Amino acid sequence: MPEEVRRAAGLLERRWTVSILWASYEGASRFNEFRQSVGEIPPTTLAQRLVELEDAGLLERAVIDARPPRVEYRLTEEGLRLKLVVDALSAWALA
Amino acid sequence: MPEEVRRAAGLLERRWTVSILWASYEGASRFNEFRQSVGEIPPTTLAQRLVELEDAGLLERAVIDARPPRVEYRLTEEGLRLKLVVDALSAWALA
DNA sequence: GCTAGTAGCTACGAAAAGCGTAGCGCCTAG
DNA sequence: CTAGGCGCTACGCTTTTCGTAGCTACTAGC
Repeated sequence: MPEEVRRAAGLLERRWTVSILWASYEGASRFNEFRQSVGEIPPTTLAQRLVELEDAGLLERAVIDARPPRVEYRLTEEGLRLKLVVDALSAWALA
Repeated sequence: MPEEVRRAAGLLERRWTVSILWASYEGASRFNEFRQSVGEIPPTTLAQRLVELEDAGLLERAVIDARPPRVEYRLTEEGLRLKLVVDALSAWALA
């Protein structure tokens, strides 16, 4: 198994990651939107995952200087491309 | 997110699962084949995952009455269909 | 001003998951 | 009868995840 694939798998192999991606594909972009959309995820874990996904280049954290200021996590190209995987999983699960 | 998808994600969201599936797509079917093919996985974890994948209906455990007797974990239909997901992940990782 | 409320987290201790090493029971080949 | 492979399990430790609490910064309403 190629190293890159192992790294990619390592991302998914942590609890809630798939749900967080799903939420973002559904339009979630703010911390509390994720919380609500994902369900029972503890905020500690959500915070951790968001950092990981950002580090992996799937999400971008942006502090928006409005009032009140807010934080948005936006999908990158790469993050969007990963939707194919989530879709494949979803198709499998529903078949 | 539909309940079925959450359950499917729950399977992947455990360490080594993707690698184990990968190994089985490559032809691994015996305990020590998986160990070797996957790499540094501890036997405790491998044993656990194999039970989980069997419970989930992706693998079938068969004790083969030969001499010496051996144990094989064979992909089911469902397990094979999941290859599409692993392939999608792999394509993503390599792009 | 002065609460009350929302957003986006972090702190803390406990539970669960994963790990590393050792070794057992069963078998066969030499 | 010893040596070695197979398919695990036992044990104790580390890392991850969890649940609850609460903090800081800001604003809307009185």
